[in-house]
Amino acid sequence: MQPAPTTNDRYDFKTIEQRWQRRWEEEKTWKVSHRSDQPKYYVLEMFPYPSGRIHMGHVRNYSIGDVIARYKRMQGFNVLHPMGWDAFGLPAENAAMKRGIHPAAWTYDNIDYMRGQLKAMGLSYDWDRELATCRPDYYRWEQQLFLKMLAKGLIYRKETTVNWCNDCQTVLAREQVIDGACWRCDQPVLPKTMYGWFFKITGYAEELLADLDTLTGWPEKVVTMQRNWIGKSTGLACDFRIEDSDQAIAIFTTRPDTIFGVTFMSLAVEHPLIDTLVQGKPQEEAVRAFVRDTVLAKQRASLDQELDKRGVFTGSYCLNPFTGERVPIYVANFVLMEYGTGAVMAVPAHDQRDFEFARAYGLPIRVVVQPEGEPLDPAAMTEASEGPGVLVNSGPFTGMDSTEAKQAIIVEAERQRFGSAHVTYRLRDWGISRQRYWGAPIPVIHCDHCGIVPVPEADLPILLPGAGEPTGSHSPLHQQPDFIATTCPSCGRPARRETDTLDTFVESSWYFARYTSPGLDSAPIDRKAAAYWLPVDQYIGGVEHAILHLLYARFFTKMLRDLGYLEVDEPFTNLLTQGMVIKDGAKMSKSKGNVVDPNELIEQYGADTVRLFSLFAAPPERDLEWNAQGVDGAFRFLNRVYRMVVSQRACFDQPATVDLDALNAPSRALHRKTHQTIRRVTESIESNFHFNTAISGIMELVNLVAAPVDEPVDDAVLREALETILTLLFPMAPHFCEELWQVTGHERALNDAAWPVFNAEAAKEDEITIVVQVNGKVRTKLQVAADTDEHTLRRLAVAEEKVAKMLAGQEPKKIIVVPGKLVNIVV
RNA sequence: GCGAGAGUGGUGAAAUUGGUAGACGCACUGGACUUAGGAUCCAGCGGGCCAGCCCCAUGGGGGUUCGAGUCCCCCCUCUCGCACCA
Repeated sequence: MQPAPTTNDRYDFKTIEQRWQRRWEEEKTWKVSHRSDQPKYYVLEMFPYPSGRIHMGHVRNYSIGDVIARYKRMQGFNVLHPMGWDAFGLPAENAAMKRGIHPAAWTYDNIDYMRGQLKAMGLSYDWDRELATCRPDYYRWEQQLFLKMLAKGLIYRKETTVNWCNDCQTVLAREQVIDGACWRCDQPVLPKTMYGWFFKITGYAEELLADLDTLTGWPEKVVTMQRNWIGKSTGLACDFRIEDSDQAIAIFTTRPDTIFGVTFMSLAVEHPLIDTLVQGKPQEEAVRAFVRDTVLAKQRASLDQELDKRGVFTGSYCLNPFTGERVPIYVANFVLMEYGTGAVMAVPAHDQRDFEFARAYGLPIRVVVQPEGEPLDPAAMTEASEGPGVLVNSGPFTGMDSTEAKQAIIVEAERQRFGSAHVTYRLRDWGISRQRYWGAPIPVIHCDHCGIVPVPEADLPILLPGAGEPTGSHSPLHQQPDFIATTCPSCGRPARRETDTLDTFVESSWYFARYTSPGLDSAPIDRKAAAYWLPVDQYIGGVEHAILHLLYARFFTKMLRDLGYLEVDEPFTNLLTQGMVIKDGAKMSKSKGNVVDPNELIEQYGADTVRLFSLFAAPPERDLEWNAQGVDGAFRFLNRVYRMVVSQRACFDQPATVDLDALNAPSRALHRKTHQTIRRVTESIESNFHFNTAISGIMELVNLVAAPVDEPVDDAVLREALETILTLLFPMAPHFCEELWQVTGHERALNDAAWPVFNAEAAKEDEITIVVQVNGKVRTKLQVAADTDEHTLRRLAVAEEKVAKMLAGQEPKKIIVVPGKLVNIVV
């Protein structure tokens, strides 16, 4: 038994939290199996990168997930709630270089520390399913999946131009090039042509796009972002034959209706035909110089900066397939090689970029789509006319509506066999090669005789060399001769291992499936377990992963389905993108110096207070402004409940059977409020996880219990109210509630209790307030029985003194009665 | 430029989806109990004439309605994402 606290006492969170955490750990309270008759529920928070210590963003993310997990358990679900570590990546290598330790040592130390922090928060994970992507028992299965995908043609190797830092000897991601220089050593970044491995995500572009419509449990924002990222365009692919040559320039356009308005052709500086086109022409030197300068300028320019439209004539012409007209070919700095074909048919009258270019170089502007209203005069135009209209100067299509003409012109191009309907995506294949050490080695071998040979599955895993010993080398693999040297599995001759490692996004693309089969050592995924658990019912994480991670995970799910591992089309049924944690108006970050350390908070207030505050301060999808005094408030609330329960625990000697007929007024009011609170809290969680309003509902009930009363409240009613408070609050403040549950004499743990069900009859008000409005403005209020009929309400309202005064003897024009709510009298 | 979202007290936010605007909390003010209060309890707390359920008030302006924070139109501001995508 606890000593009765004096008013100065704070509840002893430290002892309480440690006691329950120890018990949960010993009893493996949240261990689950897919062999269950209960309905399943899979709740998952995006796993963390083991950077060193958890931050407030983690605290918020995992608090939200934990409340959902605990709530769903109490609702009778078999809940899968796992945790792991997204453990490969560059920070480990940087830290290793700086401190002279191995990336593996740094990573595992961080994992151990952070695991302790998560346990101190009392999060209800099935720790037996913990995984770390840098461990061979994870990445060996990723290597196996790689081989299966390679065999199925889902992975290929090609040569591309990458950003290369010579000092760091590695490829840089686009985000790591700052003003044309390496983010780490500030040396200029060079374009380098090299081979790399790619996932054929474009092969799934259409399905990835179409299935977005099924993701009704995702924020619209994220769906839209993915849709834009995939960027589907439909139009005409068409060839413009080069004059005096048997070659042609392939173009793609979404505006075939403007093809009669083409007055020049623009090529990207990287276009492969440029060499042929300028060879021996007087313009050759000028074009080559322009290409050189533009390539450099593009690199130097920051990514969000639009360059002035510039270009140069190649001296060559191509022919418009519809008119046979000669079209001068230019090389232009604004044409992207990565999109479409790298060649653009230029229609300056109806495309703003072409318009600017034409004006700069004195090229003709020909109107072929006349919008409604004033006829367009090319000489007077100040910008391109990009809207719809009626075709003019367009041969047989003249007079046609531009929308219809799009289709008609495609049909004609197909008939004459120089073009066809075509779909283009903005999405590009996913480059997964990294020239770094701390990642999963790509399991292939290069043989001079056999070419690229997959590593036989029996030889997996291809271990990361040196990761086992603390002093092992962590140079990039291409600098490790012992790793490279091998023999060809096919012909047995000396061969070289692939030295690229996989992009870390590959690991996070399937971890949610691996959680269903922890420790399985015969396959990456147990099909039965995956079929039971997947899809993830509720996924929770930051919106910063809206595109990359969430798109890759969707892509992987579809590949794994096609390989026979999974039975689902989509990995995450519902997605909650939680807002950032803000302090002093900015995201918490070391560089801004506004970080709040969760450890210190837990030390000072306990985990339950920290959880409660982060759930109470804002709804989960919104940014949360950190407020130290708000934390105090949450702590104060828990202390208040603690004192309340302990001081009134005598009521727990009574059974909680409420005899409605015997209740006095305050008892009836509390009984009613109790059931109203159950309803409100349940609905708040159920509809949109708005824990902030759920908690305020509980606070109201607590306030009512504490409110002074004329007559003593019935013990059974009091007990019901206190038990309800503890049960509803349990998912948010689990140690606290579990402790008080035990203190008040319960034998079974609150963790095993069922979520309370509200009694509609008990929640019903028997007397309600009716608002009386005159012309829509509140003038007075009526206290009436809840079941007062409309006629009576009308009579009572008109009889009110105040209303009578405003009526001044006139008949009301109209009286609107909303039963249970208000009466509005229109004068 | 395109797309998405958001503007409510001093402050974080509520508002059963068209029905009492500001629940709940923080801050603040006054009081009680105290050697003390940064503990606890009680009371107050959008603005105004503070006289009252009187008037004004949900970024601004119109509209629909008996009634609008909520629905429609126009405008302003902020945040996020994409961005020369042919």
